[in-house]
Amino acid sequence: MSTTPSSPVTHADRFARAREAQSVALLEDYAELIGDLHAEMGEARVADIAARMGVAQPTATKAVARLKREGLATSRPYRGVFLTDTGTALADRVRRRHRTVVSFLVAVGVPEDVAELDAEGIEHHVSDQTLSAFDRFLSARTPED
Amino acid sequence: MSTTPSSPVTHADRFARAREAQSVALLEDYAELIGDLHAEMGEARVADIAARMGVAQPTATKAVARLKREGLATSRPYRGVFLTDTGTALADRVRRRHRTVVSFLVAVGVPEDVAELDAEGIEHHVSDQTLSAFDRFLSARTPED
DNA sequence: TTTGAAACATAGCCTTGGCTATGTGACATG
DNA sequence: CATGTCACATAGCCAAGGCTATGTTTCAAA
Repeated sequence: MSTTPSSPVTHADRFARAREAQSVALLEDYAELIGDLHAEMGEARVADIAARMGVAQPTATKAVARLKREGLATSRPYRGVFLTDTGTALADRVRRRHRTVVSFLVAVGVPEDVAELDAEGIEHHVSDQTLSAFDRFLSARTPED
Repeated sequence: MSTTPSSPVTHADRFARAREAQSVALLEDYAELIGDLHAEMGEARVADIAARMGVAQPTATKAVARLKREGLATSRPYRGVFLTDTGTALADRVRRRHRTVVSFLVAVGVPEDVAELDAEGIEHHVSDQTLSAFDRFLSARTPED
């Protein structure tokens, strides 16, 4: 055990936080993907979402339903899926975070393909404070760019 | 195994891997905790497991059942829970990885309490290769220990 | 030795995120 | 303008990981 006596954060708190992070992880991934698809092809169809996520089409439909419920997306049947302003903001934030995490991992010596793989899971658990530390590390190592 | 030279790892592959990592994450956490409890108090009772994980007692019971199913633990009703050799090996590996991740985060400037929080989620997505990179980074920065 | 509280098991329910199978809407094309 | 195909929706199933409520065991103390 490494818990300091003054620490108000218990073991259980940490697990609760990790559970919480996990519950929004998928929303984040789907939101980011929809943003990507719009950027790449001008629209996000359920079939494309499913293909990119590597899931069956009804799974993607269900995810879109949840995005709509959470106010992150809208969609009309047989038209595409669209991010709301909130959804777009989320997608942008997630995309930036993803890039930072990958760059950071590469910067500390992780092979690029592995960095890309690991980042997919890691990014959802990186707090703002940790992300800032990553950014600081990167700009310290590469002042230009 | 991906053999295609042009596109070895697809977007979907990454999600699949993250999903897989997530599915074993809880097993890892419970195994590590049971190991900790044995080290600290000589036994691991379901009630203690539940308290530490911040879940209700039946949830812990169910998790123990899954650990048993996976060959990671054994238990006799109203006695304690015991890790098998496989379970012990897993717990040790997870504990080492957790410590490395926390130390690494601290080393790159993340406040210790935040590092502890984030590591709980991050560690399950850190591959062996990334862990090696973290270790290398740490020993390069702190030759003594 | 009885008994009551604490520890554990069991039953039953919920949500999430997968899946398959199948129904239905949209649209190009013959 | 009929129709086949593709995109999407819907229904229904599963496992995991949560929960509450309610039996059972165990064990110590009266």
